[in-house]
Amino acid sequence: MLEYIILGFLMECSMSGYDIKQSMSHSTANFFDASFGSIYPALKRLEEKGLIISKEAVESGKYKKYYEILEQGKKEFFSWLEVPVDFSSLKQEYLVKQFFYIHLPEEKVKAHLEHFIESVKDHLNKLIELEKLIKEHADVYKYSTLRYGMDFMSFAAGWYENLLKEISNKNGG
Amino acid sequence: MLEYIILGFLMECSMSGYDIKQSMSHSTANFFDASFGSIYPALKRLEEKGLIISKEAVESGKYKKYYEILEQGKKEFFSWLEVPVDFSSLKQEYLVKQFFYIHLPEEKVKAHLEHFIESVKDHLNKLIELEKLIKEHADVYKYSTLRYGMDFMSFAAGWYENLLKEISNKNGG
DNA sequence: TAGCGCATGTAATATGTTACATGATTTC
DNA sequence: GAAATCATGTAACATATTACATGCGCTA
Repeated sequence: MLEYIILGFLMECSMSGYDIKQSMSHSTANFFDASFGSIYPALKRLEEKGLIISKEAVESGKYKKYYEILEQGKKEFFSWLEVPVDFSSLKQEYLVKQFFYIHLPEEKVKAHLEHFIESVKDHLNKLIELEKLIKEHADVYKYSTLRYGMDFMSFAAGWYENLLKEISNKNGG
Repeated sequence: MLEYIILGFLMECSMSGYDIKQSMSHSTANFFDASFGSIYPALKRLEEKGLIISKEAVESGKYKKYYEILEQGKKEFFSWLEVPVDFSSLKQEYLVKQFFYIHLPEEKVKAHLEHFIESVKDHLNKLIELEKLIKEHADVYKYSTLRYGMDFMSFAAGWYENLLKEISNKNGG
């Protein structure tokens, strides 16, 4: 996922590895963060694949290596962004894509969000099924983690339904 | 974290690697899951460290390898469980520990939850600070991921405050 | 007898972090 | 001139997944 996030950042402007790390700290750190030890090798790989290109520069005495996204890189980025995501509490890829939705036409964003909401509801239904099975033999705390899961799914479904409404109202009626 | 979860499962009864995987699917899969490819090597490591011991058996023709937790394993488990966790949206260790809180005295659980709620509120405050910085130059979608973060933190704080109340009322007044 | 579910395990691969190494400039 | 910040990069390590290999018993 890191490589796509880097491509996403470079979609907006050319940046150095250091800049990307800074940007992450001020924007995606809440749901996705990476260390220099993964960012620099990722940039190297992306350049080897011909998705980005580097330009070395010296700015106020400091050596900096700026990366620019190439056409092939943009293509790669879109083919990733375009695919709707399912809910997953482990990898929060849905938030990562949401972060870059400005690059997707509004109709596609709406379709993505609708798909995602359905996926959250599916997840909720699975937890409801699970509850029936374990309700009796789970202790208070084990049961509480399940309740948390269900309450969180309800929260998320509601939150994204609201986001969908906001987007629709913005241009619609 | 996987090794502690395995110890946690073995705290309740002796199990095989296959059983552990099954149990996870029916309980922790919502916030933590592992594959056979990580469970079996983890069991091997735990036995090498002297934290668990295996017993081979043949049940209805099927070869099974049961693992039992040793005193040293219980010690390790408690020294992990005992440490209060901070909020992290990436690794949901808080839910993993919550799952095993039955092994902790109620007073410690309450202290843990209070610590956790504070940590969630700290996180929320950081996001509020961040909002001031980026509010103007972030697009709708980028801004929405931040709002999601804030709304989620509020939800989580409320949810855990409620859990704390429930626990207090159960035995208290 | 073919296929599926049970059951264990390894090897290749992916992905990331932490610590280290280097060296410049800015700030106190 | 010491310390912090800027800036890049590598090596060792941690942790996990996926795919594969093996073999038993049950069922159609």
